[in-house]
Amino acid sequence: MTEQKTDASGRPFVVSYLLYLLAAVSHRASAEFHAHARAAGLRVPEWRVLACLVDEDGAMVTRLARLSLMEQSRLTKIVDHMAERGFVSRRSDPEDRRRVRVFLTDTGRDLATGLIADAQAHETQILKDLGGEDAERIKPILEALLAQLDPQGDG
Amino acid sequence: MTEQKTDASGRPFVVSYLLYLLAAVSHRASAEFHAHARAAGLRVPEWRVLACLVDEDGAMVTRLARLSLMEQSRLTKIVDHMAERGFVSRRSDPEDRRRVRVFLTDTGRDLATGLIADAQAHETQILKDLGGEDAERIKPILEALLAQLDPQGDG
DNA sequence: GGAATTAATATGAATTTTCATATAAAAGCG
DNA sequence: CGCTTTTATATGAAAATTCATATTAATTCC
Repeated sequence: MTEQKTDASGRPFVVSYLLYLLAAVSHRASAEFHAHARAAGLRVPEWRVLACLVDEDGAMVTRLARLSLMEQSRLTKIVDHMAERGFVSRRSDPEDRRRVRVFLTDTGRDLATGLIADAQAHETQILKDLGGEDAERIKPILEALLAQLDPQGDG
Repeated sequence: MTEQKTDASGRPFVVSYLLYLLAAVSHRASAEFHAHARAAGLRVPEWRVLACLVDEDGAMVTRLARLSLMEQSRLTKIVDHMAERGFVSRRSDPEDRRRVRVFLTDTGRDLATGLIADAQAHETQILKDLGGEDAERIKPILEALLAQLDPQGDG
């Protein structure tokens, strides 16, 4: 019998708190895939950056950080490591020489392509298990919520 | 005009990938509240632990780590800090002396109570902005998904 | 009932992340 | 134009996190 009370109202809080549910679902669902990414030789943050680059190859550092949901200085260091490993390359933007654009190498793109196929299969399985209406609605709902939370739009 | 292509299919991947949407929504929505938690003198992971303790005061370390979505050794260190600050206290479980149970102090509970009220108001606003049917369905869908991802159940 | 096994927590070194800021380039403006 | 402000990225020290393992207690099973 696990205890479960709260705020003197006697109802649990966290397990039905929207932000907790989002974090928990994200955490657990991603964990399933992260084992796979690691097995492919990528650290989790690197997988994230790689996946973002597939959508926006040549993105500048600031943009890539935003899309990857991480801080700029962290992204810079992750890109350092990915460049050392040969998955990406950096090129200064001739239009604006403050900017550094990050590109997938052929190796990086190949790696990404394989993992994305696996990711899509994994997603399909999750949605199948979820079933029916919920499976149809979850992504549109999340997209609507993201648009609302992220006015400039990340996508 | 932001580029947006992928896997030779020409469609974007990441911005419509379920696990990305979950991470992105979680990240952005939580960021809004985290500023608030910090202003109240808590680090983000501490707020998470505090919120979990409100549901399960006296949880053992392993359980609290799982509920808080973090690794045990990390939780131990966060609890160290929270104990130093007087928000929680540890007590060894007499039933099983390997176990350490973590309890809110009065100070910790008061802090939690205030923040939870704010969190609930924040959630209400998010759902209101989301509107209508989506707002009604998102939590049940996330709960179903969590139950599916987390067989033993975290709640 | 002791030896081996399993479980719960803590600890320390190595790694990663954050925070503040340096550096450098572009934009604004008087 | 020069000067100030803003934007983009990198960097380094400090802080947080991870990973492997030590420690201690309970459980299992001869």
